[in-house]
Amino acid sequence: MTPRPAPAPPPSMPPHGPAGWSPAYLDALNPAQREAVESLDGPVLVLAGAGTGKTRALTTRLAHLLMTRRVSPWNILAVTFTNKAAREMRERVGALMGTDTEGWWMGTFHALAARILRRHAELVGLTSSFTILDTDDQLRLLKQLMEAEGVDAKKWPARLLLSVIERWKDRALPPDRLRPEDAGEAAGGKVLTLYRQYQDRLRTLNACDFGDLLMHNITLFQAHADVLADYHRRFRYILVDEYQDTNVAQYLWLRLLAQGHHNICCVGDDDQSIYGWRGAEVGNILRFEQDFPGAKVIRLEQNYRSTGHILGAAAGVIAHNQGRLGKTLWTEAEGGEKVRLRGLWDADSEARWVGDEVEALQRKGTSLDQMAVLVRAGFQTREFEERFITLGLPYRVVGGQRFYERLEIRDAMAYLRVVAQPADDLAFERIINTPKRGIGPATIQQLYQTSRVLGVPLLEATWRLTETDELKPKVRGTLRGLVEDFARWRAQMDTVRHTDLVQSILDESGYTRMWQEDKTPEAPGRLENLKELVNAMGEFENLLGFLEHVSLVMENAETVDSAQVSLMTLHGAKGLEFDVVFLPGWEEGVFPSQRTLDENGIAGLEEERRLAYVGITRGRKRVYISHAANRRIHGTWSTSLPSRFIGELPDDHIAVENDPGLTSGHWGQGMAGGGNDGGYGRGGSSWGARSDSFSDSFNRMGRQAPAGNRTSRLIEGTALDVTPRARPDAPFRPGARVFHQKFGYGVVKAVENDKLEIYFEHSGTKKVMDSFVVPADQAGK
DNA sequence: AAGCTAAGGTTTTTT
DNA sequence: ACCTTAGCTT
Repeated sequence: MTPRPAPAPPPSMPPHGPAGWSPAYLDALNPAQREAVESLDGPVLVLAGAGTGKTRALTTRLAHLLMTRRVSPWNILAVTFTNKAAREMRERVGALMGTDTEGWWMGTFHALAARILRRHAELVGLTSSFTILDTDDQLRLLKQLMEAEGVDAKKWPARLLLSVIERWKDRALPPDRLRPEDAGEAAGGKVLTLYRQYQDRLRTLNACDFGDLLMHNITLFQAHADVLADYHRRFRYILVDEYQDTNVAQYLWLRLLAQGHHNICCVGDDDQSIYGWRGAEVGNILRFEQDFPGAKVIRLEQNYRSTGHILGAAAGVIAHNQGRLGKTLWTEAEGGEKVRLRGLWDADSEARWVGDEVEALQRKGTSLDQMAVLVRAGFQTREFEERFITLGLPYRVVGGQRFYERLEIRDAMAYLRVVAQPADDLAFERIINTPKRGIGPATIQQLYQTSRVLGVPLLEATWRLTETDELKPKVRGTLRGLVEDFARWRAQMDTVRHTDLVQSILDESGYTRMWQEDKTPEAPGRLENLKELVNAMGEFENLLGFLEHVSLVMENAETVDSAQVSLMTLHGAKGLEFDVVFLPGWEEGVFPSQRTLDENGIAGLEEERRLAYVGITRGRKRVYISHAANRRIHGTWSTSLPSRFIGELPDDHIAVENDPGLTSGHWGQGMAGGGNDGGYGRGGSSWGARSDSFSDSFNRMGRQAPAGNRTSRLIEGTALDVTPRARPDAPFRPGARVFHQKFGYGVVKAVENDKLEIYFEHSGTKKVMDSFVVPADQAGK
């Protein structure tokens, strides 16, 4: 381990005033943070544990660079992973400096790589107006190629093959850097061929996927020393956030750029590397000192977030990982509440317990938005949602679908893409029959055929075909109309304001009408989103700039509601903090995830453990960990043992409180060699203290799934199933406030015989049978 | 071409 | 249990 360095002396030339005086922004830092801010020259790795003021150090360092070295903002490259992090850095640096940060080289890897690539697109066979594809486009393209190659999509799902290709891109390996034996067995040995064709196709489409943005940058820098030299001159200082999450391509990109001045400062925490499955390499941060000779390593270890017990619990778990750089977090806030650990009968009672604790804490004055439930996988939020609805607790599910991933946004974007770049076949194919125009697969095949024969893009092929009589008159007329529409819209690009243009495209294409006539409950929301899209566009100079923004940056509109409990995945919680954190579902198979264990063995297990570490360290004051003995997974009941991570929690920092009659048992059949052997499960239960396995103990309680279900109902006295009631005596009227067992409270919007259209507070507008709801004042009966 | 029913496959996802 | 997709029917 690198010894902890002594605090750096103050800079020999303070920015302002006499020697000895240091600016207020430096005085506010602890010694390690200050060193991270002031070690400006050469490679620096800042190992920033959870809650140690990482962002503060990073932004202050950036400000300090500008204050002391008089480098201009244009000489600094500041890289983050998320738009959120980039925005935060912008805001904080802007506030420190009191200037606008417009145009500075601050952003995500992908946004910065795209910005660079647009300036030199020709050098990698693209033009500067290249399109950035979304996952949907990628899959559609790959499926087409698979079909042409005769690859069975059932045996080799396109998703899987795409991820093989993406992992290659993550390592900056274009097809010509791979050899047949690298491809393995997938798709009958044809993956490499598919990859090559995929890349060829992207080039003719003048398109990039996310991985290409980095990979093209790298090939560009490697093949054009003059271009790279230009960026060397430009970027005299490089700052990188979340370095533990970089993949090989991102590492190579940084290394190429840092060759100029070697002033690269990476901030990260090896214990929080949780994106290995996406190609992130913990090795990057572990190897930093070898990769960047003469690197200085600075550890931020004073935690300002959590209590001693929370840190102790987290440290106990993460200590079981091998190959860490090692940090010892400490806090001045010793003590506090112990981490509460609870075993429950099933997932329903787990959700009830969490709900009860949330209500209790709320009564004691903790705001709901200071509470979060963090789960391993998205589907686990459901039980909690249902419970919170029943309790009437406001909650929000964080994460989920991004704005530009929504169906209607992708459709609208496809129209815009075709207008902006008529060679974008994927976009054109997407909307050629949306709204329905009577263009089916057969016609589309014919268009592609023509496109191949003539060697022109799909849109042009369509135009050519409508000039012949090879199409049925009806289809021919429809397509001619569409081609003319696109020609007109494109012509208007220079004359009509882009916001007006979008509006006419959506209206004239019939796309708006399609949703207006749609009767499903989602339709109004989709129209809202389209409005939002047009609105957002007003912020941009032109169509092109806007397209880039949507595919790279745009996020969901913030809902500025009253306080809500947050429900999210552990991955989604990284970088966030809450007073109270609930960590349910700590069961073998669920967390750690069986699939990760199967696929990635010990490395997978260690990543899961880091996820546990991330989860625990999100909590400021209280952390609750729980596991359920029975859970329905994919519809079938299954039984699980407590997670091995539970056995790794140090006794001193946890308080065990299992359900009456339920012991967590002692599953330790030589597993994990945890530090608290026998510690967990000695919760005083009369059974199962020592040699009993967890399953033994509840076997004796009578385990059959239906019985379990019954038992929990008997215990709680409530049925959660949604059951129809007798038809109400009086019909519901619009405006009536009602309660639905699954959707919660809502207001009747329209009545159609026995069907009601109801706006639910949490689930939006839905149509339900009146027998499923009761007047709100009768809820709970 | 479009709508319906049956079958299959299910993590995590900052870009 | 749920949602997506493929194949079949109209």
